[in-house]
Amino acid sequence: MSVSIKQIAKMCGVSEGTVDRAINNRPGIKEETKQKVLAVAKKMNYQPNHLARCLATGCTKTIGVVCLDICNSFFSSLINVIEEIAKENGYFITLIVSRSRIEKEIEGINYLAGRKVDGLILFPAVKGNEYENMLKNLNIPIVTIYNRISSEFVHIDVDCRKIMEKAVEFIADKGYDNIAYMDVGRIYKDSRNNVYSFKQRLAGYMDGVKKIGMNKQVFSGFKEANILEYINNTPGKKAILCTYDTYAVRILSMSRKYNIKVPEDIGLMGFNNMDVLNDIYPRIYSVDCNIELIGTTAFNKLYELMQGKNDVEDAVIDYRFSEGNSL
Amino acid sequence: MSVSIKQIAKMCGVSEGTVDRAINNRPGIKEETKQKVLAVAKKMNYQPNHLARCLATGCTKTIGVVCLDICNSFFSSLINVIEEIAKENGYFITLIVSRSRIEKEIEGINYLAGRKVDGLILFPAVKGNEYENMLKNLNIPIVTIYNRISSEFVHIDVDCRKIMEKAVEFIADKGYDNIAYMDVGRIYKDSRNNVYSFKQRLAGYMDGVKKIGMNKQVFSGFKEANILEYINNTPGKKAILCTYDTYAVRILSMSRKYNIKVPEDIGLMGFNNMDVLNDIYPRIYSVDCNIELIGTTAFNKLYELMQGKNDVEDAVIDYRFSEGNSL
DNA sequence: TTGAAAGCGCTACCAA
DNA sequence: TTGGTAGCGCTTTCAA
Repeated sequence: MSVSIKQIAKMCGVSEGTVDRAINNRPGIKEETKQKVLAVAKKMNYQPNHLARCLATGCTKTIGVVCLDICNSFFSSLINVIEEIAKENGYFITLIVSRSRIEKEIEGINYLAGRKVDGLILFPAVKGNEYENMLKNLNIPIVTIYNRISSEFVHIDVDCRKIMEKAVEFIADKGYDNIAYMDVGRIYKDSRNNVYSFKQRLAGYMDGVKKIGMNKQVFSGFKEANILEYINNTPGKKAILCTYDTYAVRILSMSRKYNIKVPEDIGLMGFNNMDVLNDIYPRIYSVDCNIELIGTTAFNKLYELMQGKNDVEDAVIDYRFSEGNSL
Repeated sequence: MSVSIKQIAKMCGVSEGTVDRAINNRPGIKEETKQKVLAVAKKMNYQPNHLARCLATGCTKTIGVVCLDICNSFFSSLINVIEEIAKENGYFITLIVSRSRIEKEIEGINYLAGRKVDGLILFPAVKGNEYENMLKNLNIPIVTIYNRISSEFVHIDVDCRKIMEKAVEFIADKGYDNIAYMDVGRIYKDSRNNVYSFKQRLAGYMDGVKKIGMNKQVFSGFKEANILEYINNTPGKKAILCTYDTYAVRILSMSRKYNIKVPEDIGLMGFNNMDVLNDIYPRIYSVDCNIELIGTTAFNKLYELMQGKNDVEDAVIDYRFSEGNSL
């Protein structure tokens, strides 16, 4: 199919080494020879075979990213950031989407390891000893984002627990007497599922209501009936803090259907500050997790690991509450 | 770092060929030998090096996908579909996100070609002879989605032009006297930008208004002042057909700010039927492009090309208007 | 049933 | 400044 260095060498009447010198502009070649080789290479439309190069050099200059879900704009934005900074540093990204499925994640990691990526950025959906051992046996630098695996792996994220605690206080400060929490449903069932991030957020909510001495109320997933009941039968000013924005958007949408006013009848706050919130009225309060910084930090930490540093530490990224008019 | 076939061979006191036979369970090996080799391989945590394998076999079993933007849920859903069906057929995906930037797309394509992907699914942001020649020189099967390049490349998509024409009729049938169109801005400037899809949609709108003898009015991008002016100064029932959903969502959001009622004061219709529309009230009418079918068809067509078929034809995917209450 | 060796395309080193 | 060659890890073919 495509021409190789060997063929170019033959056509030019020089050795493979010389062609290599010309093409990768390495030193030790006469300008004249170089130009001749380059001309032939161009004419023959020579395209280097990276597989062979990587095999020879032992480094691929690509990092693998295993993501939970790219339909979630929080993750997809993060991937954009990672891709950008990786590119600036001469690295390509190979993206695997696990869709939170255990087998897909493991299969994906093995795929990337087999392709000899130089490093791995993981959004883990899995946990457990077996999994950890597998990762360690890979002998590839790894950084995790979002869900933490264990202290054995460098982890980058905001402090979800602290944030949710603060969020409760933030809402209470606006005069709310009652703050419910909307958590995800089902996902906790399989003990191999890594639900670190959600658990932290829930724990933060618990910390918050305890701290200010408020009653706690937790919904598992979005169910209209439960929410209506809460809104109708809870005295005082009430709000729902959601474990992620999509729930808040849904509640807002539902409120229109039932002619419930936001924030008058129910206050809302989400988490992640998804792009779409900018396009929805009223603007839902949320938590801006500084995606830019999470992404660049993750890459930089991974870069350190790839350089052989071994005292790389976790990073906790700053957040801010994004303003809205849903509280 | 990791063990190779050669090392396993040495440890077992057999040849590399034998280890290969055991590991890839090829015929012509005694069960006993096989088990012995397998045991050692397992103990040593042997992981095959795919780069080497691909180099030797000349096929990577991975297809490259170059996407415009993964923050757009239309694209990210499509990628999920493609990934799924590829997986079912034993192929992996390597995803490159061009973010609609010409250089990034070209660089990404070259990267994938260098990694010897077996096929390419492109969402082109580029057009032109130079680009086409580059693609042809790659000698890799290519299928395009969304923006078409030319008849030289198998193309899969809905018929945007026809759809928009029908959309105009659809809206008019609901009693609207005036239908404006919101197109994208700027993007048309650089002549290398591939804006096939948007152009088709706009042309479809033009076809539609002409067909039913209605005045045309086109907005280039979202500008509050223009929209307000249109809403306030246009007699009769009026609507805005948007080239994609996000504009419709923004107009809806803006309408709340100015206390404009949807659909009473202004009707809205989008394109693509993004997931988030399900979470927004009122439900915005849109066009469901059957992402599932676009994705699987694209892969299947590519698969045919990879099998060496050369009379593979374009596919036009069916659509449907998704119901809402914004008209 | 097994071993030996060539070859995939490139890099890197040593010798000329 | 150049050529020659070993080697990266695997597959594949031929001979034993």
